[in-house]
Amino acid sequence: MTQAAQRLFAQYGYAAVSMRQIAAEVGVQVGALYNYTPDKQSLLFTLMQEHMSGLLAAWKIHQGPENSTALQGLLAFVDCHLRYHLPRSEAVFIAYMELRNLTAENFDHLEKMRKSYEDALEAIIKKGMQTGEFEVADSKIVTLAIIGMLKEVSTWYRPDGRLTQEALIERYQTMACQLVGAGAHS
Amino acid sequence: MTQAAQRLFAQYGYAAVSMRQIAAEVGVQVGALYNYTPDKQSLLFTLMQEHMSGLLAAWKIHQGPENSTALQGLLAFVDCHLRYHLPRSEAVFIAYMELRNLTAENFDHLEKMRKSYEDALEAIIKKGMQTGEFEVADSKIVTLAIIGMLKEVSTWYRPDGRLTQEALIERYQTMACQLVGAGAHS
DNA sequence: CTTTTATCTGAACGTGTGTTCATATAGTAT
DNA sequence: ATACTATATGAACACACGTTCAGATAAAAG
Repeated sequence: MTQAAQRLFAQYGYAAVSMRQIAAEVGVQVGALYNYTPDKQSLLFTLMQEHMSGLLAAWKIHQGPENSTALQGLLAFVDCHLRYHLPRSEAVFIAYMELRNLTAENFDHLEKMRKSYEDALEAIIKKGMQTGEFEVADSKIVTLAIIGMLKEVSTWYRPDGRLTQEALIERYQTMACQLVGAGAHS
Repeated sequence: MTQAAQRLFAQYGYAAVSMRQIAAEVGVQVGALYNYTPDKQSLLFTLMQEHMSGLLAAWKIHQGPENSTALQGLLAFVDCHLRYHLPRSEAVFIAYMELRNLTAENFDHLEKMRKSYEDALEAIIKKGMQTGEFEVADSKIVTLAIIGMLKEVSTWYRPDGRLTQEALIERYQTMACQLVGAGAHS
């Protein structure tokens, strides 16, 4: 059911998808859904919450040791972000589009997770500024610019596109380095 | 009415807003709305179409003479984009979020406009590659990265924030230059 | 085979949807 | 004052919504 909901929410939007549509996608009558979810809102929140948890977990694994350089951290962040997002276009779409359809508490919960992800990148930038690896005027702005640049990828990337995932990651790593004023990384 | 619809669509999303809500915002009964729009869909399309027309028109004015340098073009593009988008947060929000709620024809129409805006930036990048002003591996990717970086601004910018609009534009111009491998512009 | 447990159906609840339209009201021109 | 035009109302239309629940059905346990 979760998968059916994800597919439909991603395609038509939470508000435009009915419980009956989800039931039809699963191949069941609408009443049966309520054996698995208390309501429609929980369906959305679970999807978004699990997506964000997975992202934070992926970063925890990829971020490497405490004592690595800021440049290594930045490269790892770009790599981790793209590897996690690219194969999850539906969840990504929902994560960006459906925030306003969450109840207030659910929204707050996810907003905190999003913030902590953003903070992870900003911490890397600040570290690079201190060590002199990076030359950055405003850590906040550069953080947001990199996040924006990375988010955009999910709106056009297709697995069968011109570039392989590896080539794409390498190009975005290069651009991230340029934004922080670090030399090319290879 | 258009303003009321814009406000509500931006806040709650097209699918979640009813014609009765719009009527209430205007201070009128729902039937009266149909003296001004044939249906709800047209209301959305008009908003999005006018926003995009305005953006393309703004660029036509700001883009300057044909014989200016690629660097000047890039700086003008960033400047124009931010000046147009920052004071229009509601329309921007709708433009990014409600594409899937358009009918097929309406979607195609707007998609073409969006593409032509993207092409305007890519043309600048390519020109800079030819003249040697820019050092770019992949014009397409850099174009999308800059667009993504600029789009992100609209998700967090507040007029009463830490940075003035002018300071913000200057920072984004700098970052755009870094992404194309051009020296700082000032 | 019988009982218990889990799952699904089909119908219903009250409410809300976009849209239409006959009727009423207000403004303008003759 | 009269005719005409434009706009607003309020009720109605047929349909879709999220959710509930008594009863049917299937699966597992005794």
